[in-house]
Amino acid sequence: MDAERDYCPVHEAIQVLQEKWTMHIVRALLDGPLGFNELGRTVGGCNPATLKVRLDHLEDLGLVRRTVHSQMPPRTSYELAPAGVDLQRVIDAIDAWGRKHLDVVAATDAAGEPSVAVG
Amino acid sequence: MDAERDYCPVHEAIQVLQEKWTMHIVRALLDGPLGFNELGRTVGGCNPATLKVRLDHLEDLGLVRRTVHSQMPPRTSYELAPAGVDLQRVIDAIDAWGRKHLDVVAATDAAGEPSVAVG
DNA sequence: ATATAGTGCTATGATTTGTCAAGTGACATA
DNA sequence: TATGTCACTTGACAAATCATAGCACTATAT
Repeated sequence: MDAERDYCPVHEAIQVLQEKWTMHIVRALLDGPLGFNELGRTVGGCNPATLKVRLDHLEDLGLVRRTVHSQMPPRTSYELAPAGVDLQRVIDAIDAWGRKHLDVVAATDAAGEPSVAVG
Repeated sequence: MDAERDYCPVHEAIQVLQEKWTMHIVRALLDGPLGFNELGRTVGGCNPATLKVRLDHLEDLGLVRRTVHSQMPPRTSYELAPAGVDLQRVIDAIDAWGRKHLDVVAATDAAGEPSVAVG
């Protein structure tokens, strides 16, 4: 209960973004709206229960918008709200960093050594 | 298992950064080297077991450097390696996003309309 | 008509991950 | 002498996430 004492938006932002799959979800949705299963497949490896929890949270935060097109057969689409779209900058920064420091292939491009050390 | 299939540095980067406390740790270390407990206090809320696991991982990845100054009494310092320092861009992006979308005080202050309610 | 595959989820129990409290041994401070 | 600090470690526990199966239903293929 020390959130009130010194509230820090950066800290909050990190709290949101560090939740497992959240950034993957955002990254997937940056390319356009997706259905639930479709999103699950794009993200890859996230089970539906967790995916739903994350999406609900992101919707609560106003980063994602959920639209039900038909109840039965079920058809829903998830898309980024403006606040979510603004995360493009963050993803871009991570993208740049990842390419520079984690892409061993590119780093060894001259030598052509296809190995990866990241677990 | 399918990491080999289509390796993506951005995906890897997200995997690293989404681990709980990792971004908080990086953010803390961006202000300069810290001792173990000191770092724990700065981060706030991270227990020593998890903190050590994270630091070991970050050290393995080459983002953090650990220096032992004396064994007994124990004195160690953790600081960012160049690859870790480069995360400043990412933290900055998150910072900007957080201030814009999560700072309810500022949002309410200016427009009188709280855009986001963070739990 | 029937079989198959797709939709958006939810329920289950197992596994992984993170947390809490306590303790280590030497020293510096009160 | 008593307490606190350093950097951790340990072991029991709780919480998060996992794979999997299933629901009610339709659309397409046979």
